Formats: sequence, structure tokens, C-alpha cells
Amino acid sequence: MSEPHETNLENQQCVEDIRGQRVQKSLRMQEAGLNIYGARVEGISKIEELRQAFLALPEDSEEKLRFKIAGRLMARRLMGKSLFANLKDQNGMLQLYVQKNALGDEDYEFFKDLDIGDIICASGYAFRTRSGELSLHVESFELLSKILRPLPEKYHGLRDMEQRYRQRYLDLIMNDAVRRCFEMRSRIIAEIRAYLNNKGFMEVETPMMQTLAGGAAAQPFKTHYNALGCTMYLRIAPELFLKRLLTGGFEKVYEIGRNFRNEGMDRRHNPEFTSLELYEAYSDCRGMMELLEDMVCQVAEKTLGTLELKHSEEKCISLQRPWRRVPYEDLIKEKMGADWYELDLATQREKAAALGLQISADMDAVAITHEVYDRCIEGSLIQPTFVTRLPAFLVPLAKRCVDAPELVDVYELIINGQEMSPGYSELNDPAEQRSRFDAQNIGCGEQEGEVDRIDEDFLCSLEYAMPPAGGLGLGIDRLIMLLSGEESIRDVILFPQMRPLK
RNA sequence: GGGAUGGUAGCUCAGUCGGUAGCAGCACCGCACUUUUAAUGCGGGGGUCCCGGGUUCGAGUCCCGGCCAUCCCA
Repeated sequence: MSEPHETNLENQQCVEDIRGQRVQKSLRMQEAGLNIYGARVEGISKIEELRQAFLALPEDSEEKLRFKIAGRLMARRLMGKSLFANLKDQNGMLQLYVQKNALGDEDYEFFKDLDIGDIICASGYAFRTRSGELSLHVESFELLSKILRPLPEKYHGLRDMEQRYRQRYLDLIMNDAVRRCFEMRSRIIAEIRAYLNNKGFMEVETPMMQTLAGGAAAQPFKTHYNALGCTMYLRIAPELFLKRLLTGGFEKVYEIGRNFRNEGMDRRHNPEFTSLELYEAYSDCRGMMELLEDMVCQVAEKTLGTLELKHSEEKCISLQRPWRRVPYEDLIKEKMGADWYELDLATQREKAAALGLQISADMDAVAITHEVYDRCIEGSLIQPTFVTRLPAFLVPLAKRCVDAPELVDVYELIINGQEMSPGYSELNDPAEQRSRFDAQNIGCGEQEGEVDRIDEDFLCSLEYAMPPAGGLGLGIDRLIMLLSGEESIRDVILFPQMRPLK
């Protein structure tokens, strides 16, 4: 008597929410002695392999190709005594066809009871349905992992940007394009490593936790090291350590890794980001330009198969070599007139303000000029452009130009209006390095405090003689954005930084 | 930091002039169905309308504050 009542109660409770229902179902299965979180599975083929093998078979072949495949159940179409289902593995989707009289009553009922999102493996033979779809005629299957929550909608997928970033696993399950983008990211980085290793570069790792964060101008993250009782910083750049390795006698080194900058986030900035930095002894800024051009082109060819990046109908970026090389000064003159550098400060201020720039009273000619570059020029450089001969105050770690001591022998590569890669003829004169650090500290103002202390050991290393060298940095996230056409850095970082939820 | 837009069922979205939230689609539960594919047909269940105040007889809707996100700007 009490049995139907209980069942009703249970049903009522279940229906309320899908998760509760699934938990109950899982418990029932476990009580029945089923392992709903299975173990290692032998003999699995990729769906792609099955497809290739089937296509290689002659049309009229009677041979039954048997496979075991594993993946996530993505859809189910119940047809009474048979059913169709879609099974998805990393690179493909395959339809399963399950017949009651092929599996037997009990197993067929069990299959019907699976939920969309369950991870299973299925064995059977490949065939084509009437409508021509390659399918697996299932002869046996096994539940490998039970899903407790409902997946997002099968047709529209997961659209909500916030949820896509916060629960990237759902994004990856539902949106194939997202998974492909991150597969491409991985391939791009692998190709960069292959390229550099092939050129005789050695991959190294330098500290991410540093007692002072040098090598760039940026606010660091601060942390505390209990054992030493001291403050540590997460690195903002690996530069000063990599150069110590040049002094140590490694001639070609690179590091691909994370840097951390305690600054805002937006479409182009994540607080932690990945960069490549490399150093080559006895080279210089020009050597770096050639290396970078060659490397980026080769990586693009190998991963995309083209040098033409079509971001939209209007915007195509061509990586075809050679890339434009243009001195900073020429760009300024292009924009502001050939006489810009002869104008007096007041006139410069006027002309800059006329472009809508905010020019404060304490800005000198160099600062105003740079404001023009930053706001009005950089963003307009869409095709790959090496901007060379930058003002020295911007770059304290590079050699001065021999013919113009107020400029440094560096490039800044701009693509799609974004800074992509800086490259230097590395400064190896310890005395000048010290005075350039000093000048930078004064320029930065006092609020930076201990963060701007000078790295004395780095200067010490220079006193043991660092070979003349070229060095470059490459923003990996931005390169991925460029090659994939993604507009937001959050779409090329698997787990972008999000404000924590209360 | 400033501006704009948004947050409603597990997901994708409606919601008019302030009047009980939508027979919404998918998903879920039940029934039928052995070649479907956004399967189909019939029936059913599911809501802290982001949070907190305020106005009002009455707020998903109007006002104020906050949280989170997206886009634009500095």
C-alpha cells in the first residue's frame, strides 16, 4: 500500500529540479551495484579514425568495421524500440544507433535511461543510415561518468559571456569553435618552440617570484614568503634574469611564460598574460626584426596555412614579408607635418590639443610628441609595422642609436593597432644602465616606492661583461588574437580573470 | 575612473500602459513510435524576475543604492 505513495512522493521531489532527480537516479544505480564513475577503458578509437577507416572501405564492401568509441552523449532521439544518439569526442561527433533487439531488453532500457551529457563508451560496427549518415550500430556500451546537472541548450548553446568565462568547461563542451581556438593556441605555441629550438635557442625558466619586480614599468602583485619573512613580487617581466644568462654564457635563450601586472583589465589586458622573451648574443635590433618576421610567418603558415588574415570584410592583415620599417620620427612628421620638430612648445601644444589630446602644463615636447604617437598613430597601424628609433626615455634597457643619443636602437612592432612585440639592441654598459635606471626612477615619481629599487645584482652582472645582444618580447595572447581573429583577450585565455562573486 | 546596455525556469529568450509571470522553444518527467538528426505527436512539472531600499492599494516593470557582466571612452 505504501509503495505507490512513496513513489509519488519521490517523483514529486524529483521533478522539482533536474539535479535532484539525477542524484536520486545515481543513488539508485549505485544501489543496484552499478559503477557510475568508471575506470580506464582499453581499445578506444577516435571518432575521426572510425570515419577515415569507413571512408577507405569500398562502397560495396560487406565487411563490418568494429570500433569502441568514448565521449559525451550530446543528443538522443527515442524512436520506441530503437533510438539515435550523438556521441562527441574531442575532435568529432558520431551518431549512435541503438536497437532493442541488438542490445537486449535490459541494456536497451538502461541506454534509454542515460542522460544527455553522460560520458559513455560504445562498441559496435559502422554503417550508413538511410539518410546517409555514418553511424555506429551499438552492440554494447558502458556508462563511464554520470552527469548530474543539465547541459545548456543543444541548439543555441551557451551564450552568456559571463558564464562562458566563469564555467569555461561548459563553454568548451557546447561551443566547438571555442575548443578549436584553444587547440590552435596550443599549436601556435608549440610551433614557436619548434622554430626556436630548431634555430639553436635554449628554453629556460627564470623566477616568477622576485624580491623586486624589474624589467618593465608596471605595478607588480605583492605576496609574502613566510619562510623568509619577506615581501615578494610576481614578476612583471623576465628580462633581467634572461640577460644574466647571456652574461653566464648561454648565447641563445628564450622563455615562454606568465607575467603579472597589477593593473586594470579590459578587452586587451588580463592581469596575467603569456609572453615570449628571447635573447641572442652578438645580434641586435635588426637581427631581432628579421628573426621575428621569419618566425611569425612560419608559425602562421604552419598553423593557418596562410599569411593573409581576414578579420572582416574591411579588415585584412597581410603578414607577407618584408614588414614596413619606419622611424618614430617619420610617423610623427607624417601625422603632424614635416616641421613638427622645429615648432616651439606652445605651437606643438596647440596642434596636439586640436587633435583632441589632453595636454597638461607640465608636458615637454618629447611627452607631447609621444602623446600624439600613443593616441593618434599607434592605433592606426593595421598592417605589420616596425616602429624604430624610439625616444630613449621610453626604453631604459636598450642601447642608444650611435647617430642620435636621444633615441634608442629598438623597434616596436605594431599589428592591428596593437603593440605586439618590442625588440632591442640590448644595453650592456653597466655605468650607463645605472644612470638610465636612475633617470627612470625620477621620471616615475615617488609613489612607486620600493618597487622601483634598482636591481643591483643585475648591474653587477653587467660588470662581468654581457655580450652585445639583441632581445625581443612577444605578447603571446595578442599573437593568438591576431591569428585567430578574436577581439577580446578573454577569448584566447582559458580562464580569464573575473571579479569574484560574493 | 566615466558613459551606454544588460541580468526573468538548467539553457536560449518574450513580458505592452504598473494589475495573478510565458499553453514560449530546448532540456526534464509520463505515454506512443525500429533509420532519426533542432526527430515527431499527446500529456505533465519547474520561478529568490541579480541583491537591498523607496514610491504605490498593487512593482519583473517606476525611483535610489549596490553587485556582476558586455561594449564604448579616458
